[in-house]
Amino acid sequence: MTQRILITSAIPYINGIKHLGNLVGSQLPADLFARYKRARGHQVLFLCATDEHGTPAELAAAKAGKPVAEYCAEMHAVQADIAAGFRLSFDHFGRSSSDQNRALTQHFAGKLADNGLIREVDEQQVFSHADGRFLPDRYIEGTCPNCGYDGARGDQCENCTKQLDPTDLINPRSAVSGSTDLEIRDTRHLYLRQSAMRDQLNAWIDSKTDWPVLTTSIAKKWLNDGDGLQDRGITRDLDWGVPVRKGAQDWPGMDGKVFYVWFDAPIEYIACAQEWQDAGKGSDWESWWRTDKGAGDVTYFQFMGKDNVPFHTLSFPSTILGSGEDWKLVDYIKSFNYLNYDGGQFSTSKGRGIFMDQALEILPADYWRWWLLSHAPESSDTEFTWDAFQQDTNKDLSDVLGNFVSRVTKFCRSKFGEVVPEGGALDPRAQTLLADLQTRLTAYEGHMDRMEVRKAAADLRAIWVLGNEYLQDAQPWAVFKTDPEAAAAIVRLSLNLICLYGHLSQPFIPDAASKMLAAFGQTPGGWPSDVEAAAQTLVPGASFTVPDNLFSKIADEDRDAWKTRFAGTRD
RNA sequence: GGCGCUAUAGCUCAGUUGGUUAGAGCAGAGGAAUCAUAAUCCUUGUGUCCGGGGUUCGAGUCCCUGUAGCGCCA
Repeated sequence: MTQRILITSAIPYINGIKHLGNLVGSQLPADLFARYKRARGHQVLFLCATDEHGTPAELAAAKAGKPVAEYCAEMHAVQADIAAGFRLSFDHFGRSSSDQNRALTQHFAGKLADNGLIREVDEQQVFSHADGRFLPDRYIEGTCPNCGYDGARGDQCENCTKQLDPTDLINPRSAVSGSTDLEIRDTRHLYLRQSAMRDQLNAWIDSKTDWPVLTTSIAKKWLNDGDGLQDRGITRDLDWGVPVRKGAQDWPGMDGKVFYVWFDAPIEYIACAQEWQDAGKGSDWESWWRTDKGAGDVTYFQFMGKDNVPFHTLSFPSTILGSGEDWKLVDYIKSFNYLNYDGGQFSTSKGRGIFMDQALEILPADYWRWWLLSHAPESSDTEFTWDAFQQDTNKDLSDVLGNFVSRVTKFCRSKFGEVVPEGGALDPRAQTLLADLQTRLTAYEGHMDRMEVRKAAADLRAIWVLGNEYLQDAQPWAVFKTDPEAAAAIVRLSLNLICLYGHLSQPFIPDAASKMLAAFGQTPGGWPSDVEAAAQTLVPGASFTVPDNLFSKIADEDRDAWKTRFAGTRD
């Protein structure tokens, strides 16, 4: 039965290129799932976008000497290119700065206000005359009153880890300009009354008994710890963002303010569907998002790193539930732990680790996709090391899969030509193989359906191994000397396996899968649920092309060079 | 300081609602084969399941406690 499946990946922030830890925690597994579900014949809408608003974007733009809108447009194009390079199959890659998101964010704010879930709060913020703007806490620096450290930030001293208020700092200065010409000003902000949503959220989370512990435990913690879920400010004194409006109307007292990035970013998940339609890629976007307009049969999956769980289990649902409208809530949240890099953390700010553009410079996407997914940090943090990466990809991709394709096609060429050989019949050994494949395939499908990424990868690898075992056992090279017809049947089955593998491997390694299938004039798309039928699809006598080796091995010299190159920080 | 997660073979990890001799991949050792990217296949594990208590006929699996790593919050 065809399902309608909505998939979103956590949206990456605009100010730079993401590292492999970000990739494996959201976009990559989301893509794996989307590809699998499409191949199974389901109707999938897979959305992602760049998260573009907020102070870090403004500062990054200023550093680059560009207007922020221009900077974001450029960086969006860069991230879109890299995503394409990794073969991330978004149906649309949107932008949180889109017109659609602006209107929708304002709409939600209006509804929340109508329902009494917004309150106005007068507070004090630091204003910098030299910068001409209010400064977020962490952009104010000064001397820590506690330990005397000179580089303490307004939110915390990173030397003694004490939590601070900007007003605690001695000799405070702007981290942007260094100016000490600061002033504390009164300013009014909007708060979302999440505390009023607590019971509703609790009941909703409690109903999600199939969610991973990582997801629910984080949510319950925020809901019930201490005084329970706190109200959160949803506006800021900035220029770059969605202007504060109550639906289509002005919001008195909120002139010159914008919504805070965490409020408008998740709404982009919805707006992105609108962008998808407006870009001419589809129609009836509301049928994916409005349960009163056809989305009742949609199942919605979100993928994200564990740091994003609070926003997706509490903040965004508060917005949706609080609106009182029939928007789709998420059905399943798949969250991931962190990928560490060679004994420490990947770090965007410190430039530590491997970034997405660099990864593609040194190796094709399939290598990264395979290794990252087969080591996805599902149950705990995982460590990337160059030795493991080299060893695992060489073994799995080159030796097990690549060499299988190579040995079969080249043996066939030398004995029968580049033609699917005719004659002969399947022997009992082949029947055993097909039964084993069917068993493994069922396991593979089960793990993919449940988004058990590592286990699915292990199943797929085991399916590849079965081909080598069969060949080793059947020995067509020996059989050929006495019974060429029997050898032909063995080879024909093996060639069919290559196509079977192509279809099954496509979610993990789309490029190699395409090459495997292209050698036989096929394209990815189907799903060979019935192994026995799939093993006989090639027409005897049809010609094929021996493909180039699918994967070349990573040499020790390359590994060592990369180890050195990526040891320090990014230039 | 509070809470949570993790701790299983040299390495990376599985171990479902407690139930027979604790498993897989890699690495290591031995062997087979030679179609293939010196690629494959087979055989091979004397593991205080982090320590210490406890519940039970029976615990890697539940409870208490201690230690270590990580994270969130304060």
